[in-house]
Amino acid sequence: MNISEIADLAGVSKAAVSRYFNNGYISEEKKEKIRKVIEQTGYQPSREARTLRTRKTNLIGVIIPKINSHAVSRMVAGISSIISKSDYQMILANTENNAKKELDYLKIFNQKQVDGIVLIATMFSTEHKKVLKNLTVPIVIVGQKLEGYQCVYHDDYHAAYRLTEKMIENGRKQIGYIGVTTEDIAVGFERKRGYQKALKKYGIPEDKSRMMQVSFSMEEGYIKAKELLDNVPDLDGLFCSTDNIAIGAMKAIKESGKKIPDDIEIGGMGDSMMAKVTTPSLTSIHFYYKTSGEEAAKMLLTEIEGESVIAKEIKMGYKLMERDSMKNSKKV
Amino acid sequence: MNISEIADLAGVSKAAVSRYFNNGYISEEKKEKIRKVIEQTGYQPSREARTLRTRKTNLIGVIIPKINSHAVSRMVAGISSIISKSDYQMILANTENNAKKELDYLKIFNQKQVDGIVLIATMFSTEHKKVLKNLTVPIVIVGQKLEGYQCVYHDDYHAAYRLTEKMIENGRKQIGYIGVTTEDIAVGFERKRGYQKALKKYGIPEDKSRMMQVSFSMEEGYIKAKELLDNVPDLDGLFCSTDNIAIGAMKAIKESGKKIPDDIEIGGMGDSMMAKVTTPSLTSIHFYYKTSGEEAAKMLLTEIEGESVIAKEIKMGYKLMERDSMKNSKKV
DNA sequence: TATTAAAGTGAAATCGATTACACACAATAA
DNA sequence: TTATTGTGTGTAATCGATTTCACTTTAATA
Repeated sequence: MNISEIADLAGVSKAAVSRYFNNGYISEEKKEKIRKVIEQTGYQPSREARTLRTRKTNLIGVIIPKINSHAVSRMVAGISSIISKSDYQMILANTENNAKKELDYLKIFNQKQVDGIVLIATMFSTEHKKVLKNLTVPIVIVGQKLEGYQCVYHDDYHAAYRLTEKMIENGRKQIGYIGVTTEDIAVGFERKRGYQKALKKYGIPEDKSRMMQVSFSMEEGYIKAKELLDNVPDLDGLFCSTDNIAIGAMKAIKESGKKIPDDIEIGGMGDSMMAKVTTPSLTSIHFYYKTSGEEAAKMLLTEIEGESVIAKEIKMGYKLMERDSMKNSKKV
Repeated sequence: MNISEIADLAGVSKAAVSRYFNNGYISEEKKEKIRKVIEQTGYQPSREARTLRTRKTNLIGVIIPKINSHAVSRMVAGISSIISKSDYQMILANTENNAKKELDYLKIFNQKQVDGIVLIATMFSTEHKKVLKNLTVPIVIVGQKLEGYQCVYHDDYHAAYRLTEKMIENGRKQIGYIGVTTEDIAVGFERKRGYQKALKKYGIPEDKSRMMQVSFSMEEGYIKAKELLDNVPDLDGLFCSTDNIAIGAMKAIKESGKKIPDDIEIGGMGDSMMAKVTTPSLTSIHFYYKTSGEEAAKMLLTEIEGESVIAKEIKMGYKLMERDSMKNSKKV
């Protein structure tokens, strides 16, 4: 079924059928004829032919580091919910945490394969910045802040500050830190900065010997927490950059015989499903992942449609979810 | 940059450039000239123009009910890992558990928008079967078995049987059941059938009053388990169709003062992240979700490439993950 | 009444690739 | 020698839409 057949059946020209779909000049009479034929045949114009002519693909490329992660899958859910309401479709590119693949996808998408890109980012190398600079396709970055680009990110700094402050308010002074590489600006650098700032604000000296760096895994959280417990006998609080790390650490604390939260308080970030079901339940920071996905998609669509872009950057809020791994908490 | 410019720069015809990309007859000499020009310009042929001519979109449509679910995100990870190795790209369509949307996407994709479809299925209405029958695009169904279609599914029946049997082996006789609607053949019907079969095999009478139906939520698992505990005082085992339900139920059991696993054993299915971190940890059935995604994608690509399809159906295995919510367990 | 603007129309060019076709040339077989 | 085969090449048609252009008809304005 192509436009010529429809035109013949309706007794009009191809141009008329095209105008029918694109709000061009066309009489009510012909409109009705065409409508009928389309109804009967179920005709849908070919996306490829249209794209070839108009240079519009009606495709949005979404680049993600990993699909089976709490944060990412929620962001994708948000993006998808907005895109599905528009007449765009979503191409998903999973880099599997491989920076080279990420760059490749950026380049491929940039060859007019898509009308816009949403990048759920983790780290920015100089190579990244070079590729981003050469981009001709609109892009929105989610999860990280990058100067000069439209982005939607989370207030990692203040969230980490608040989580640490809460422990301090509860009377804790010997608060350990387990986080990830500071190359990851949002999760590594900013959250660490928040932790450090809170200590400083309350006059607690920073102590490198109680700060650990791990990957994102529960296992490493467990191992490093064990080390920390051995090295720092008077530890009474533990800040963890992610829930995964925190849950690994909780296991280590429990095994050491110390009580949570009486002997040691612990907090995580991300508010994963798991935080609610551990014993004790884990106090954590809730980020609005789904909403940030939605906002990013909206931003991108606005830019693509050529309307004036209002927000250049969106910093999302956070919420401290008080649970049983810290004292004085209203349970959630 | 289009094929004509490349042809001009290389001093050959468009046909030669096209042949360069499609392994047509072409001399080494011209091949080299073209290679150089492409290297310099970074030229990539337009997917749309190619599709228009060849009718091949190099796109795979993946229809999913929900993105932020343990099972689905793992399947998508598997699908994506295979597709990214081929020269296809993946269009993701999220139905948000809306059957109408699912049908719409099937119809849209069927209009030659994609070369093949992977459907992560939940339920099949008669409308579904009608639409599937009219499909002209190859499809592989994941997560559910459907006669006459290529599918990759899990051995829900035997897995549920084994989980129930394990409780019986541990001496349990009053085993309750909390599951989901039997319209969901895999999760609802088959898992229930496995539970029932195990009881029957060991001569335990089935008792409707200790069987509950819920949605997929933790909250409902909690509520219905509470009811069950009130109605059946001698309950000593509880089969739950999903980990989510089981974790809700565990909360109810703990609140009732009964001990897990001494007073009541409980088992879930799906082996979610949460199962490992509850106290006690939850015995559950591990399904190879990522692998089934991979197998499905492989099957589909094989069919698209027109090679003879060997497997029409793949039934995946399962693994009982013994943890602390059941006795006699080797810990995992 | 003459002039201009707006609405409506179809033929044909165009987007960027693939491929059928006609043809040229060299090597091999009969 | 004459066929036959395999390689290599460019021209032109084609895929299915959009859009420019030239043109007609009708309505509004001077």
